[in-house]
Amino acid sequence: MTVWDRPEPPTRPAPLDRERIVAAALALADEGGLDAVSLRKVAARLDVGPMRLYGYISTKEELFDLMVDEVHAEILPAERPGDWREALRVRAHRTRQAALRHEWLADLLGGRPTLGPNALAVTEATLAALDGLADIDTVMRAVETVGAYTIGAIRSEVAHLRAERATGLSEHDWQRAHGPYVSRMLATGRFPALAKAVHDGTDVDAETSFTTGLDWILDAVAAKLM
Amino acid sequence: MTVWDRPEPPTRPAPLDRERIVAAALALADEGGLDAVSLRKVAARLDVGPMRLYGYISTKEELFDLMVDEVHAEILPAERPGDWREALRVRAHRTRQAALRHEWLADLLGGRPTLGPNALAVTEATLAALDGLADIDTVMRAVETVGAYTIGAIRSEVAHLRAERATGLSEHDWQRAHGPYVSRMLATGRFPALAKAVHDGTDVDAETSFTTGLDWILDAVAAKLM
DNA sequence: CTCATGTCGATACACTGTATTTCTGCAATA
DNA sequence: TATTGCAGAAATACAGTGTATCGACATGAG
Repeated sequence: MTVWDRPEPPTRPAPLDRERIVAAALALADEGGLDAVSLRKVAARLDVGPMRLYGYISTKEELFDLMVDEVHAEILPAERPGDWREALRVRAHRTRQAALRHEWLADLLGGRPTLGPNALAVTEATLAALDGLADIDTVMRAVETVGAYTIGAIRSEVAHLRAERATGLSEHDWQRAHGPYVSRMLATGRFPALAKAVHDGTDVDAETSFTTGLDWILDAVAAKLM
Repeated sequence: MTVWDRPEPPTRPAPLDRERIVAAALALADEGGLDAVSLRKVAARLDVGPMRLYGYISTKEELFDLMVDEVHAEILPAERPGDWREALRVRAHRTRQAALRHEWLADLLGGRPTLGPNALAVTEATLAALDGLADIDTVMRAVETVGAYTIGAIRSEVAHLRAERATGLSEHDWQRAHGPYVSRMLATGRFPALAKAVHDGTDVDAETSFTTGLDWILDAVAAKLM
């Protein structure tokens, strides 16, 4: 009888807590999108009955809130940014990167107020970088405006990305990618400006698109802040 | 025996079509939000078995797409706008108004590419108003940037609005409205800039907030277009 | 009149979030 | 030590979901 014969102790399951639950849900969402996250599947992944979760979470929405806040830990920048513009830009870019790592984030962003500790920390860091540059109301407006753009742009980008993935992989020509329907629509002649735009426009990659729009907005903010 | 005694003919149910289905779904959503829309309830409202719907719609997502496009009919401005700035502003404001009439729109906006005829018409009108002001790529960037801001701002506004409605009606003080949790968080001293902002900031109403941010962005766009 | 076709309804399935009830193992008391 | 009480976990239950499948039926053709 060697050690190898001795059966493992029954590996008492690690005690359950919010962190483990959120981690499991996050993994599920990363693998299969938001609607791969069901309380039953989360529980199964933790070798636990579904009802156990309700000791730590009171509703599925709450779980989503926790997931969103968890990701905000990745968004919080590592080091203090140089100036206000850098701070706003970094926040936007890190949010976008997080959403590309966790596409489901795009579905949740802006859907409910994000008041978790990590989200608050991100806001705090941003506000701190703008502190004193103008009256508080202006500063708030700046932060919120950039935030709104960020959310909207990310949502659109992810939506576009998914559509591309669904319709033949990465035919990156807009018209053909969205199938014959759009082509037919444009061919009707009812949308001349749109048709011209689709035909003559160069398709720039998503990142520069995001960055360009962001820079415009930062320019606008700069004009108001000083 | 008068006409009043004569029983109504059995009012053969109006023939089913996409329009009627979408209208029913829209009504349901207006009354009870997006998750009051189930295929069974939509069907019930039309006095029809649930499976009938699949003759006109192939999935629930498709129904949502149709709903979104339907609302875009309300967004399409009645008359041709004066100049490009007016065009962009009007599109943003009409979108916001539509989202306030149909709050569920906030949940769907930007979630998937909107390619329905009405949505295309809105885009067409916008592009037409900007035609020739700059090269097409710049024009596109302008439209998309404003669009991204609009989506993000609307989402945040509706999220805020719902939260306010959930936590004691319309205590319009941010801190108290979000319950003791946020107060406690701010009291920890870990978020001094945020605390100051909450404390010293005047709370402006949502509409001017939206308008201000929009104007900033339009200024930025103006600088790039000319 | 019979038969085929195609539409409509009912039924069925796998799954969801969550409430409620049942069980189980440990603590403290008698 | 034996018994009881109780907390925490598990199982079951319920009302609903989106959608596939199958059986009936009505209508048109031969």
